[in-house]
Amino acid sequence: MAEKTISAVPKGQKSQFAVPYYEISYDKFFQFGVSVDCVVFGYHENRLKILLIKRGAAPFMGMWALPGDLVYPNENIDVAAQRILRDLTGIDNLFMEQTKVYGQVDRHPAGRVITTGYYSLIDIAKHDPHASAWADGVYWMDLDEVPKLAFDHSDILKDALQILQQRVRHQPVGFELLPEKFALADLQALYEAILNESYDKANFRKRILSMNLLISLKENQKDVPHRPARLYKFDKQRYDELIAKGFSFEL
Amino acid sequence: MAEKTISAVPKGQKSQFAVPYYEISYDKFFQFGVSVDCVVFGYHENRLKILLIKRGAAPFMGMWALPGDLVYPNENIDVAAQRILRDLTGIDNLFMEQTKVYGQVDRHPAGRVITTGYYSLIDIAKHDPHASAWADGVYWMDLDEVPKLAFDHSDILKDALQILQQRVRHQPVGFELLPEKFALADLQALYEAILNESYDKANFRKRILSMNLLISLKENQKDVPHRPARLYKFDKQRYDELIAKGFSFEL
DNA sequence: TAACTTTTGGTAAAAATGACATTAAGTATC
DNA sequence: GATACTTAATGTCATTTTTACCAAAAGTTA
Repeated sequence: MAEKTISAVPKGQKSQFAVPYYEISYDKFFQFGVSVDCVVFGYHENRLKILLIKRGAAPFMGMWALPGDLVYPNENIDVAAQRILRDLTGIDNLFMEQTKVYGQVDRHPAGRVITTGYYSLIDIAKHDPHASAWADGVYWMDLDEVPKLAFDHSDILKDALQILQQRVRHQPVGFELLPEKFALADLQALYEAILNESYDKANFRKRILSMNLLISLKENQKDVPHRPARLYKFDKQRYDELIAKGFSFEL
Repeated sequence: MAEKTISAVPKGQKSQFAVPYYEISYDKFFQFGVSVDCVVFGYHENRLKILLIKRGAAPFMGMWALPGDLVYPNENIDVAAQRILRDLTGIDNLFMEQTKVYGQVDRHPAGRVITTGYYSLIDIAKHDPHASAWADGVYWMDLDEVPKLAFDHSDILKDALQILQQRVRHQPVGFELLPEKFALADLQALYEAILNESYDKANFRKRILSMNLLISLKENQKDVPHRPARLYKFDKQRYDELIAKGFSFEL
């Protein structure tokens, strides 16, 4: 396989990369808008929730939508995602991960806007979106009550949920949705809510504990009308150690 | 949680979405370039390969890079990915899947370019990139001989490989890399190349066959200096049926 | 025909899973 | 303070799945 030419596009067509970069025609190709849409999952009382805003301006005025915004020309997109979530919840450095890119030509009526979905998990009790600058017009909605959303946000949500369900099986991301101290039954209820399946209590307990990822606290549940359960917290340090040794989390 | 306002950005900052869309300031936000970079995996003689081009123009002239191109303003990005791969291999409708978006401000010296990685799997014997318009300057390179690539392409490749390794465990994508008819040992060698692990031959065989996803042909290997193995082909239809019933492929 | 190589089918021990029973430890009621 | 009640926590056992390994079978080569 000998080298012949270095054209990066079919013959006869002009390449954007094959010309010196200062000759690139900005006007033709550099007219995209880029945005980020956040799928923020929360969990409260055995129910999986999602953070939505209600649109007050065209397009899609009055419809529910995912919180999102255009990315600034000098802003990294990961940073933009963090910014949006910070404005929404008042909290920095939240766990966020890309889901997919949505690049249909006609997905935004205002022009060509490429958007990237990000999903995030937060403990509702800990982070009240009302306390932030975005407070107004922001709601936690039960996942199975979500109506058709603006733009292609219904697709973005659907994909994000699927990715969450996959991740939660293979990475201990679920712990982000719980308070720092939790009972095993809480953890189980969380998994059941996300995956909607149900597990045998004793077996679930054994499986989780056998991974040695939880630290048993010397503290019990309070204010329950029955025997209180032991509280645990997630051992992040230990998890990182195990990962380094080739361990892989599974369900 | 009562509705109060509908502002989508922090107070005092102007929202892009909260104003009528015809007022959006195109000049400020709509100046991104969008591109697609393809990570095309191939497989030949027990080695995992990747399709690279050699850049012949600035920036990064002379360096190896992933095949990619800017997306046209009126082109869906999935379509752009297919276009690039078609120009490269002469083949339409190849299996392609997004990996991640790369949105660092300074990732492209020519301006703000957001790129999306796509990965793809092809049977090298079947699709010779030399037969296409891109023929020149396109090479299959052994995965462990890949040098540092132009732009952030080394990162894109690294991420794509990781995603491939994950997918191959949970979806029968690996078959895309093999000829239509193959022996079980070939399949095993492919998995071992992708995941770099090794499996017990007899057990691998049992596991794969127990899924009932392979059709045993009445045909054997040819031109091998020992007992020829039975050839199989992948039963796509059966796979779709099983998936519909909730089956999930695993390793 | 014999030696050789790889395929193919099989077996048995070990480990993981799943269903279910039992005991323990707290709260609530009288 | 005794008893009932509820859920936590532990334990057992049959079943299935995984893993390691052996041996026969079927072709090729000499």
